[in-house]
Amino acid sequence: MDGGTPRLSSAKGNKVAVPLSDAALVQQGFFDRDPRAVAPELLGMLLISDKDGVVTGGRIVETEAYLGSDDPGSHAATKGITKRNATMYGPPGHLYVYFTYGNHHMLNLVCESEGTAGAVLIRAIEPTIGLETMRLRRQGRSDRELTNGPGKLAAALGLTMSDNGGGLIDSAIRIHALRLPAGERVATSGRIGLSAGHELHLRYYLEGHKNVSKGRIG
DNA sequence: GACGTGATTGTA
DNA sequence: ACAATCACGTCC
Repeated sequence: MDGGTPRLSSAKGNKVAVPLSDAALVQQGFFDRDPRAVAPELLGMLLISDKDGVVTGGRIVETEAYLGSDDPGSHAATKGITKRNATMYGPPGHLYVYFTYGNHHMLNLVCESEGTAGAVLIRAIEPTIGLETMRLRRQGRSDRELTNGPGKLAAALGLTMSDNGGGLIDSAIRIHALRLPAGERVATSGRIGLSAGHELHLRYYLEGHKNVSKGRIG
């Protein structure tokens, strides 16, 4: 493949705070399996958004796995393919972005092979890259509250429905395979905000991390 | 702690 | 037709 060097030289108005060139890009095959395996492994990895050369991002600190028909909390729970959830049944490694509560976009990464539903919801990142841009997109919020929730994160990264269905090559999102530093631990819990399926412990987060969301389990 | 937002989907 | 939903911001 064409290597792990992201297009950062074109970034306008953003200082890249973290050296990225050594971190390999995560490939599509990484996502071609159970989201319960993918979700915890994404923790600590670097998520980069490049919207027309404006680069933002940071390390992933909180994720949730969503399954197919066996998961009452998933958009793919009872039905088959609908207009909204079609991306969840598509090829792995693509972005599933949806709009909810009339206000917020959510970023998921599709898992499992094409034809099988599954995804990982990115719930929080540690905002480090393109801070100036993220502050503008999240005006009036403290740095700590820039990306500590799924709707907040999507807003800070500039994601909209036009990003739904994009692949890891042609979309705005790239993921770099960073290792979890010694001392950081993965914890699990029930997922947040669900009326069903909360008994499944499919939320994964870095224990004690400052940028983990404050939502309630249920 | 409760409410408005308001697209999509499931239920009536 | 109507209520619920993988939140967030604001007001009480």
